[in-house]
Amino acid sequence: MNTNTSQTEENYLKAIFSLSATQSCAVSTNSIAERLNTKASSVTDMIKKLSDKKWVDYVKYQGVFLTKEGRRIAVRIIRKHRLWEVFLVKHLDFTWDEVHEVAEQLEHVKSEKLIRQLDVYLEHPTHDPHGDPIPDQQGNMVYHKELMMSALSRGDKCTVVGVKDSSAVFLKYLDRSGIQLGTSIEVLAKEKFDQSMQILFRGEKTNISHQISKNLFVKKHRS
Amino acid sequence: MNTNTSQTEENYLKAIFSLSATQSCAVSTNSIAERLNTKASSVTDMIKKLSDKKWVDYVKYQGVFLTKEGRRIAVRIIRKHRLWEVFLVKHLDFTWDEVHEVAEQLEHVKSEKLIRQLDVYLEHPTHDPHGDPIPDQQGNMVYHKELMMSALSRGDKCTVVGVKDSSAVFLKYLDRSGIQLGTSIEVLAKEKFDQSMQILFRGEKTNISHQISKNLFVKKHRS
DNA sequence: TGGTTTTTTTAGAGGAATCTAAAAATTAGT
DNA sequence: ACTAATTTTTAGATTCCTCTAAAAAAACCA
Repeated sequence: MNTNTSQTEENYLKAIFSLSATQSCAVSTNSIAERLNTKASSVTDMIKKLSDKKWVDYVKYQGVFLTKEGRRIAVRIIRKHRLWEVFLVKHLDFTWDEVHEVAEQLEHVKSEKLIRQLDVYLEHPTHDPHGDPIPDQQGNMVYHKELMMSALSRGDKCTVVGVKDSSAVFLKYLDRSGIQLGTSIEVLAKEKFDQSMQILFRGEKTNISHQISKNLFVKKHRS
Repeated sequence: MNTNTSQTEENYLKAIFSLSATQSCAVSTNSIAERLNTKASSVTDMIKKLSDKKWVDYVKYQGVFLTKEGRRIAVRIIRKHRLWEVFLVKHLDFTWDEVHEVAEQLEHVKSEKLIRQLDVYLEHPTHDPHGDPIPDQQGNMVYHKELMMSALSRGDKCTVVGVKDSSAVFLKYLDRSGIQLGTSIEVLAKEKFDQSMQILFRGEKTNISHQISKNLFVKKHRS
């Protein structure tokens, strides 16, 4: 399997992968362009190239799907990205809002041994600092982002297991509120009008807006 | 100081830096081309670009010098390269003949915090796995590669502090012989004919050719 | 259904880095 | 010092990725 990929190709495959994960249908040219901050015409060109290399299935005007091989490459990049994120937080004192930009660069470093050993060194982490699953060497990953905090009702207790929005603004907001992965939260009340929640965690009562609760993945405690 | 450097520019500056260290005169187009496995015409093009950016002083047909700023950039890249090498050997179980290729990629990752924290994490190492000095944040470095093993005489004792040739073939040869950085060696005899040496280390006697001894930097024990 | 809007593709061009082949400048040899 | 060899530069082309503007296809809608 001779997979000699340029950084640009890798970024396109990664974008197509994550877009197809949320859409489950063909990925449109425009959505890729938007994701990668580029123009639709550039995307069309690159798609043709990826199609020639058999990494995507492409029908003109119909959007693209990843092929098995294309998905394999994308997942490998995501694995690298997330392992590096773990490294940065665990050992280099990065915060979860700082890691993305650097991991975007590190993910393109090519060395089988590097990533294998990094995985060993980090003791085979299963999730990155945002709660996203890290694919193993076979590409398998365990999603534990299933339940949105906004779906909980009064009296429910949960643990934060991930964030949907991992933008720096949101993550910094969470830092200021004291909410991290692993934080246990109880829903004290839910406001019908704006769906904001009164919550209790680490002994403190706070209010969070719907905007916040619908971006937090939680695991509900069995009651 | 807006230093937005492409990977290619960084590689050219690094090459010019190390060539000028050994030559102490203007660096020729051909020598750069040879170092970077590229053609002289490509070098001329790039030199013009570097000259426009004030990173080298260039006079047609006369070769180039690094400017102060050019040297600053080059040293920063070398710092990154060598810190990564230390990381790979110390934590990811790489051998000294494997690190170069990967560090060549890692050195181009752009993040001030990354390199600052890596340095802290590795506890401010002063030399890389080949005994080359790691520049500090100000660009200062301590060479302890001064004496060639080949310059020693019968009866001299020394410690290996560096390698001149850091090609994989040579490093693997040293591994097989059991010679590492820090190894203490005594010169038992020196053959006039081919300048090979009979040496003693860790209780074992061996012979090494001139080719070997002239690629080992040592620190002589005061007698 | 037919026209309008949106999406996608094509056409053509540009920047970065590279190459080959040929011309110009420098260096070396006698 | 003059020719020959070497080094360096120029000229022109190529690959990769990008862009703008315009054309084509698809989707929307009254």
